[in-house]
Amino acid sequence: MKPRLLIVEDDAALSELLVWQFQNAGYDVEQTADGDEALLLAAEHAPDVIILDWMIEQVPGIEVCRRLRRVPETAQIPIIMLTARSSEEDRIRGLETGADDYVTKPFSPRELVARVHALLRRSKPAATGQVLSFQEVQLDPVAHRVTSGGQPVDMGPTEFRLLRYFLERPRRVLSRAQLIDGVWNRDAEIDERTVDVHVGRLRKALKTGLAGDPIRTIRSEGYSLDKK
Amino acid sequence: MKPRLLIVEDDAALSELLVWQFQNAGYDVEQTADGDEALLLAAEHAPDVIILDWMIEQVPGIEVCRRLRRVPETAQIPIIMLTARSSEEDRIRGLETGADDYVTKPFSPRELVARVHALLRRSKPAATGQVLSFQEVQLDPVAHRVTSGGQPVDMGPTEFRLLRYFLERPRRVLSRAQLIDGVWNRDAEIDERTVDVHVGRLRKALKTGLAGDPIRTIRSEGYSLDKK
DNA sequence: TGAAACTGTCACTACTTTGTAACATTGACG
DNA sequence: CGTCAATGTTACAAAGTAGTGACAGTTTCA
Repeated sequence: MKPRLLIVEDDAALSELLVWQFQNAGYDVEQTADGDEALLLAAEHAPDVIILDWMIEQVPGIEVCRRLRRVPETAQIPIIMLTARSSEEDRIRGLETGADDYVTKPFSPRELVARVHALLRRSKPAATGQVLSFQEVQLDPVAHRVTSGGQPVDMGPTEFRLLRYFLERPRRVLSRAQLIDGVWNRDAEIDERTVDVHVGRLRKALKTGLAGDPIRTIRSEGYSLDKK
Repeated sequence: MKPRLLIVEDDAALSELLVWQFQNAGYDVEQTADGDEALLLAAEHAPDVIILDWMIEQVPGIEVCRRLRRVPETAQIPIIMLTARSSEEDRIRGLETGADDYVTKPFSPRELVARVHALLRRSKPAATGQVLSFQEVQLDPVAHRVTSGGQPVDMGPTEFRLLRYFLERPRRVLSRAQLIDGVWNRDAEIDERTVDVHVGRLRKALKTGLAGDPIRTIRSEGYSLDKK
């Protein structure tokens, strides 16, 4: 899923440039020139990063920053302040108010993209890899969560391990013996047919999220995570 | 507890200035001019932030950065790169290599302090006296106060530490062993089931404030601060 | 010093998960 | 089409896991 970005900037030319840059860099971008609207958009769309001009119409950017920090829903969202001012005082005030970074105009749009990326890497590790996925199915080992087509999915511990094992080896036929070896404890003495039951349970669990069944049965061989 | 800082800089005058500045700002500062020693110190003392000069003797800073990122113990430590170079290319390369911020010489020491502070606020909020929050739950480490949905909440010391530990690592599965390690004294010999009891007490305490229980039980794994 | 609060275990209960067997369905092949 | 092995599905007893109240020992604080 694309990371979401909110740009709050009232210089139309600059704003357009930034929107274009970030869309090219693979972001889902929203944009406004108005401080109050920014607060609404931030609360509603839950962006992953906010780029905020210090001087926008009506409300000063720093005030927007302060208000964002005060509301629990938006308090954690990283903010990059953008400004023509370059006095040390301003920079420090911006950073102490809750901005995560502070970039002085004129700046390189590519550097800004790199800074956003660096912030994102820290605040949203999931967005920088880690999550295993195959088609509509996603598994986050850190949060121990599975979604299928965006829908959260519930399953037992064994089905979770089984799915992770599949996701780590997509498009490969895995024999029942291999699955027992990888999913159960080393020395577990498990009947091969038991695998069938757990695959069935996993299928049933994943079905709650969407239509397609991502597990293919290969007759007399085993199973494989694969599209039909 | 003071936040720990590691400064890697081979310009003696600058280094001394920085050490002085940060000690005054309440940091526990370590310093080295050597890249290899930096790696050792980072692994050993687990600083909360590293300030790294791009050009130090022998090893280029960017290589140090890369190596820090490769080792699990140091991979998560925020890094600020310091440099005389100012070409856009260099800056972007620095940021993409894993630096969290990139400051060009000459810079204002006070701004650097502010930037370190901003980084710390994100990576180790409790160290800056920041109010930790997740959803409706807020914890003020300075005032030693917890509110849930605005309502003040009462709990024992262990539950407080437990909640703080959760709040510093939201949305992550924490095993009972991890929780014992982080919440109790290092060498405490605590039965794993005791964690359950304290989680239960924490839940009960938080319930007085609002409806939703922010702690998710992950069967056979542990617990996680997370929405259901 | 005494009451109140806190801590770590235990025992018990309620609930979930697990592996197997039994039965139903499917598909390849002659 | 009929057969049979392989797979899908369901039911169930046994085992495992987490929530909780009680409790004794300890600490805290007035």
